[in-house]
Amino acid sequence: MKPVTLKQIAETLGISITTVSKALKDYPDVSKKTKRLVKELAETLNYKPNAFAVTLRTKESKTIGLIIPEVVHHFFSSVIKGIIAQAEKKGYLVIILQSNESYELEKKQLDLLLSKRVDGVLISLANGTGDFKHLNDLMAQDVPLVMFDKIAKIVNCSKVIINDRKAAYTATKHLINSGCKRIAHFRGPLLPQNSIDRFLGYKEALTDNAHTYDPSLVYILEDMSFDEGTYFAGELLKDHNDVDGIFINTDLVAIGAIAEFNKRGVKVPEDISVVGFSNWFMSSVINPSLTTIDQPGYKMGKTAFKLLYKEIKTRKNNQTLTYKTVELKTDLIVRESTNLY
Amino acid sequence: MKPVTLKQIAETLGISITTVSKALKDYPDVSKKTKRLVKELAETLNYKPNAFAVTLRTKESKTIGLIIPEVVHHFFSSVIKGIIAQAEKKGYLVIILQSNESYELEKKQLDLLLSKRVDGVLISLANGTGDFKHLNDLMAQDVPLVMFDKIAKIVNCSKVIINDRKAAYTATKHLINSGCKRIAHFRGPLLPQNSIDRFLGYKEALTDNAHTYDPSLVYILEDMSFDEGTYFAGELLKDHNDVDGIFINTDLVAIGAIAEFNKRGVKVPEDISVVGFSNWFMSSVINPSLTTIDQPGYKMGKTAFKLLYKEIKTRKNNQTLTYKTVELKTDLIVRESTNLY
DNA sequence: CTGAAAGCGCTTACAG
DNA sequence: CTGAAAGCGCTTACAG
Repeated sequence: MKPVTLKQIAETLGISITTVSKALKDYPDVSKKTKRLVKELAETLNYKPNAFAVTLRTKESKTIGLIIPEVVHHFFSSVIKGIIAQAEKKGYLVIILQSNESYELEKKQLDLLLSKRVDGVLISLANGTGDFKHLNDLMAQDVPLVMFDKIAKIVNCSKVIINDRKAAYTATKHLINSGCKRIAHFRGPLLPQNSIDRFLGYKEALTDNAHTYDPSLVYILEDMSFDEGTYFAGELLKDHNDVDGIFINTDLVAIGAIAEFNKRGVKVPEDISVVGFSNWFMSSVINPSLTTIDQPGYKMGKTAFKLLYKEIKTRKNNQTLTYKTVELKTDLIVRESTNLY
Repeated sequence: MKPVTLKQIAETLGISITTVSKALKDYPDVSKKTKRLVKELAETLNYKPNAFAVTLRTKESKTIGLIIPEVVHHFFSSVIKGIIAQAEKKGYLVIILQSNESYELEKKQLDLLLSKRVDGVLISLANGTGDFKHLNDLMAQDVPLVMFDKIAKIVNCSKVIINDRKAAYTATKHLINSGCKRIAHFRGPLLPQNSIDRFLGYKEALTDNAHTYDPSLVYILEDMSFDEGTYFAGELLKDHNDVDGIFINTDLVAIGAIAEFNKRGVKVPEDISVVGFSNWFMSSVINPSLTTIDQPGYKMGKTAFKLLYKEIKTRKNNQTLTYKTVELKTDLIVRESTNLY
């Protein structure tokens, strides 16, 4: 059974396609009777306008694209949920692509979205992304773009972020306040802005508080996995057995590190205090539970869509556009993996 | 800057739109020289075919819809990842909708996808779904449909499932083999097939192995959350302090229950053994780690898309279609929350 | 090897 | 109040 078209309704009723179209959209210049007839038949036949034909005419696809590094990830899946929820409210559909932290894939996917003529794009950058031509190209094509979480400062568009530097500062300061004397840091890869900022916050907290910054206490991780957490926890114990505190770039890694400490009989927080980042649900149920920075994923998703929506509307009305950067609040969640004196 | 069209390329080159279109698609009846010219210009102008115009002509949107109860969920996000990965391989894009376990939303979203003329739909049913007219309507419109995980037996379409009953049987049997004498069950809501099947597997394992089935040991949960896990663990201790084993419908709830047992000084597995279901990553890192049934989410996603893809192709070629049900293997993962004698 | 023409299913400015 | 016509950007059967 083929989908019903306006033409079929028009022929059945013996009126023109134009009138059917107008009746369905409640144009004021169609008689009540005709409207009723048309609507009834449309209902019976279960008529759904062909979105592609509509888009071709109106240039609005009512669809946005979302590119995200990884779907199976507490923080990102929360963001997705926020985006979908908000988009649906406004009648928008969301196409999701996963870049797997690869710059090449990210570029290809942006092209795909472009050819799908999405009304806008939401993106959180891959770790591998160090060049931003693909993003600037998109904007040159007049496609609204909003970046969130993993952003590029240099790209001129709207953004939703947290203050990674400040949050990392707070996390590290908390370790200092807990009495830690030698504080290590597991940082993320070199490219992403957020791993840079978290590192800077860590460093700043140390020097602001009469701690010496020791580069050998900073470990650079690649894929931020549980396994990297266990591995580098081992390395840390081998290299620096005087370390009594550690700030870790993301919860999953911190959970790996704690598992390794537990296994080796290194007590958390007595021997070493641990602070993570992101507040994955998991972090509240492990043993000891993890002190961390809460990062509002769901809210970030909602906010990102709202910004995008506003841009879409602004462009449609030919109003002048100003890019906005929204900074969301983070919270330090103190749990068992650190203890204040 | 507006997107480039075939017309612009044709005019610039002084040739017809037809020839441009054919050149771009490597039709054999276009001269090499023309092809080169066209392709070069298309490249320079960053030409992307307008997917909506293409779809309107070819009736293929190269997009599928996915309706899933909850995105922030280890198992479902793994499924999503599998679907997206496989779809991308075949040049398909995925629109994701979240039903939030609501029948009403699910119905509305199916309509949305229908009007978007997706080439097919992948769905895992909401807990609230007890009526299947919306699914049958979809199929009557000749839109390929594949259900996965949370399916309706009565709907005649392709499916990807696990054998919930058998897996639950295995889980319960494992408790029996571990020496448990009184085994409780936290089950899911009444409607979903998988919570029914897991319950039946539990029951069958008991009666097959000289255990009496006691309905008062079965607790019916609503939203399968961590909090429900802690709550019902408390209820269980209050109602039946002789219970020494429990099979829980899903890991998240089991983790809640274990947290509550830990808090009250009830030892797992010494006082009570716990088996979960799904093998969330979290289950391997909590204390004690959770014995559970591994459910292959990523693979389920891939398989579901493959089935859908095959159906799309089959219909396109007007071949006869046979629905298939693929059953994926599950594994019992034995960890610390149970111990064999 | 090239191109004119029809048509996919809509929307909307315009005429009557 | 109704409808003929143009056009969105493609694809493809057909003619030359």
